[in-house]
Amino acid sequence: MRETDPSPATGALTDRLAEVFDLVGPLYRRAQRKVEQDAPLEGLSVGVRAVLNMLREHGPMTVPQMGRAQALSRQFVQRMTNDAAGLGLVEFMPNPAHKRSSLIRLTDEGEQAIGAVVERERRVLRQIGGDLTEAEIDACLRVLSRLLHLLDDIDMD
Amino acid sequence: MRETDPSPATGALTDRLAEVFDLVGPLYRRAQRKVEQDAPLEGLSVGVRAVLNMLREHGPMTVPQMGRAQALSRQFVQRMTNDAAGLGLVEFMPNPAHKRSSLIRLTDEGEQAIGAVVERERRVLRQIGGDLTEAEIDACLRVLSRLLHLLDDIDMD
DNA sequence: CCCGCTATGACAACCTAGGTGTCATTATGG
DNA sequence: CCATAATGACACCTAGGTTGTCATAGCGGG
Repeated sequence: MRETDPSPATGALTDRLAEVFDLVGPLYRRAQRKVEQDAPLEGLSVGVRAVLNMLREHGPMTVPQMGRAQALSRQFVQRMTNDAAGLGLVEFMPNPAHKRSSLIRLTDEGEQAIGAVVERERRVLRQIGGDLTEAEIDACLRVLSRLLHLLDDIDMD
Repeated sequence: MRETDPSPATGALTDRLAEVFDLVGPLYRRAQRKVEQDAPLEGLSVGVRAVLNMLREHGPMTVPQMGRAQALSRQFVQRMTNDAAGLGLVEFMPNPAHKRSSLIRLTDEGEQAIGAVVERERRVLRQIGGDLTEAEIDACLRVLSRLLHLLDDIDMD
């Protein structure tokens, strides 16, 4: 029944992984609320913030690329991008690779806006950073991206 | 400018923590979608699933307790609880501590329903458990609950 | 013992994140 | 050169989740 079970401890591991998911929910909600608390000062919705943040750390991207990167629908990202453009935070630049799908780039205002938001968030994060080791955070990142890719693959059943 | 900086490496750590949050978003969304895919078979909404899951691993609780535990509003949890009661998955039992606020307990059907859901999810999780060590998952849990508590405290500004 | 405070439950209104479905357009590659 | 796939735009919808309000009932202090 468990022919793919690589180790006897797998059951326990599975339990811990479930715990991880139990934490992700509340964490996501509180983080979102925190972002909402902060970002409105700049007039940014959570979605717009996400777009700006992606552009900030990845450089110019197309809308479909961003959707795939964040597991969001193309249309949703499009809307957020348009909102951001309406606010003058991003601009469209011609894409050498695809003539139809332009690259989205942060404007100077956008850079400044997302920079301010991220800086405020970093200031909050800094309060706890001290207690955690880099190794722990590293492990955490590995586990989370593992889970993420897993959920990517099992789209079909 | 950084007078509260405990260590020179804090900046790097903060960056990694930010990465954690960047993963939490997509992860939460995909997990939710996966749950939606599975749970509808049992007729459970995400909220009801959350309530059942809490009762499953924590035992009987009151509605306000559950709200606090999951960082959800009292009223929302109440609705989900009532839904669950309507489905016969939970029942109300008198609370010795508070006459007004009854304890919510899983019924046999509820136990079975959430058990089935959790089992299906475990089966999915088991696919990746092998690659991750217990120490990594442990570290991940520590980091996440750390972050969670941080966000708890900074409710006020 | 009573009175005010607070916690609870119920209900309603609302918000917004995010998805889906569709259509027109335009590349782009075979 | 044409078929197919990818993009953008728009409309509509779902549902997760909050907030606000009200009535009620415990409870704790005077």
